[in-house]
Amino acid sequence: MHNRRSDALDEVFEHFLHGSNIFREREVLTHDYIPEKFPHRESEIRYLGEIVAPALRGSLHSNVLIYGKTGTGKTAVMQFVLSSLTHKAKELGSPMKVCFLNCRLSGTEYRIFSSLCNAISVRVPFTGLALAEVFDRFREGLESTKMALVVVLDEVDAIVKSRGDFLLYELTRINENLGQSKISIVGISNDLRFKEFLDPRVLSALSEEEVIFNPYNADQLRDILMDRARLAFQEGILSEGAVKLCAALVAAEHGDARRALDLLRVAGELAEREGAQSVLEEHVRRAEKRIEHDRVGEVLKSLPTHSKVVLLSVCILNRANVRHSITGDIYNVYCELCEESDIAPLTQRRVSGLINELDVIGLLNTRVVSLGRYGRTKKIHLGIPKTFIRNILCQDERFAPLFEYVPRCLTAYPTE
DNA sequence: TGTCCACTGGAACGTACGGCTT
DNA sequence: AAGCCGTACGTTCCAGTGGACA
Repeated sequence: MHNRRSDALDEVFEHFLHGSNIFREREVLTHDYIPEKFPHRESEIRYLGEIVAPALRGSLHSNVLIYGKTGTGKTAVMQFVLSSLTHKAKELGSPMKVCFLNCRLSGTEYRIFSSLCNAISVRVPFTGLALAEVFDRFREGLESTKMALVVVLDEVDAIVKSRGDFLLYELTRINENLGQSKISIVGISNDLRFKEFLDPRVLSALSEEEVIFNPYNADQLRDILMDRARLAFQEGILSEGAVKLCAALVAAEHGDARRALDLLRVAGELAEREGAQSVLEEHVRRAEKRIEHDRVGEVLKSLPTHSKVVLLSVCILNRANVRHSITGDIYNVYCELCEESDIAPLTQRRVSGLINELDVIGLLNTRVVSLGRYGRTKKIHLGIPKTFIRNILCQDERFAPLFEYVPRCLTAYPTE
C-alpha cells in the first residue's frame, strides 16, 4: 500500500520536475496577469489615456465612470493605463499619485478611506475612528502633499448598493475644500443600472466622462485567447478547435474573457495531468464541468452553519418527495435539526433572510406564491443536486448523521 | 365581496467584538 | 478605564399582500 502510493506520487513529482510539456508559462492565464496588448480595446485605452493625461501636469482630469460586465477588461485596461501614467509621471517628475482600490474587497467605507489614507502615507487605525474623522485626516493629509491624486474605485457599485453614496458624495465634493491638491475619480462598475442608486448631484459630478466596455464576441475572444495561448503554452500543443470551443462557450454566456482564460488554463491542466500530447476540445468540455463543480463546492464549504442547516432541511424535504418546500416547513425541519445537533435555532425571520441569501448565490431557487386561504409564502427547491450537497456537507461530522434524520413534522406532511 | 392565512420584507433596535481616543 | 466607533449578526415588530374560500 505504502509502496504503491509513493510510486504514484513519485511519478507525479518526476513529471513536475521534468517541466511541463504543455505549459510554457501558466501565469499568463491567471487573473492578475496584465498583458502588454489588449486586442479589441485599443480605442478604450486611447480614450482613457486622453482623459487622465492632465494628471501628468498635476492638474485635475475629468471624473470617469467605466461600465461593463465582468471579464470585459475594464480593470486590466485601467491598470494598464495607470501604470503607463505613473511611469510617465516619474519620468517627468509630475506631482501626482494613483490609488487603486477594489470597493468590494475593501468592504466598508471605513476601509476604503483608510486605504486612501495609506496611499498618501497618513496612518490611521484599522478601526475605532469615526468615519468623518478618517475622512478629515485624509483631506488634511492630501492637502499637505500638494499633488494630484487619481483615485480608482473598482467595483464601485458594490459599495454604493450596500452603503449608499456617502463615500462618493464626499469624494466628489472634496476639491471644493482643497487648495494645493486635487483629486480625480475613476469609478469602475459591473452593473449598468448602478446610476439609479446615485444622488443626481453625485452622478453628474462623477460621470463627466463615461466609457462603456461591451462584452467580447466569439471572434474577439478567440483573438485574446490566441494571444495569451502563444505565451502560455508550448508550441503546437493547443488545438485550434479547443480555442474555438472556449471562445464559443464563453461568448454564448456573457463574453467574459476571464472565464475564457480560466477554461483554457484548466483544460491545459487536465491535459497535463493525464500526460496528453495536446489540449483538445474534450479537455475544454471537461474543464467547464470542473470549474463549475469547484466553484459551487467552495461556496458550499464556506457557508455559515445556519445556512448549511437550512440547506440540509431542504434536502431532507426533497428526499421525502416534497419537490417545492415552503418556508414554514423548512423552518420546522430546521428547528428539529438544530435541536438534534444542539444548535440554538434562529428566528423564522432570520431563516427567511438566509433562504434569500441562498437564492441569490444560486444554491436554492425560490418563488413567492400565494396559496389563497393557506397564506402567502415562498416555494423553494434546490438549485444544485442533492448528492453534491451531501458529499460536501458530510465532510463536517456534525452534519453527516443529520442526512439520515427523519423529522417528526414530516410524518404529518401531505405528500404532493 | 370580504375575510383571513402564512407568510414577506422593511425598519428599528440589541448585543458582542476589536480597537481607537481621551 | 471609560467612552466611542464601525461592523457583523441577530431579534422584534408590524404593515402589506395574493388569492382560495365562505
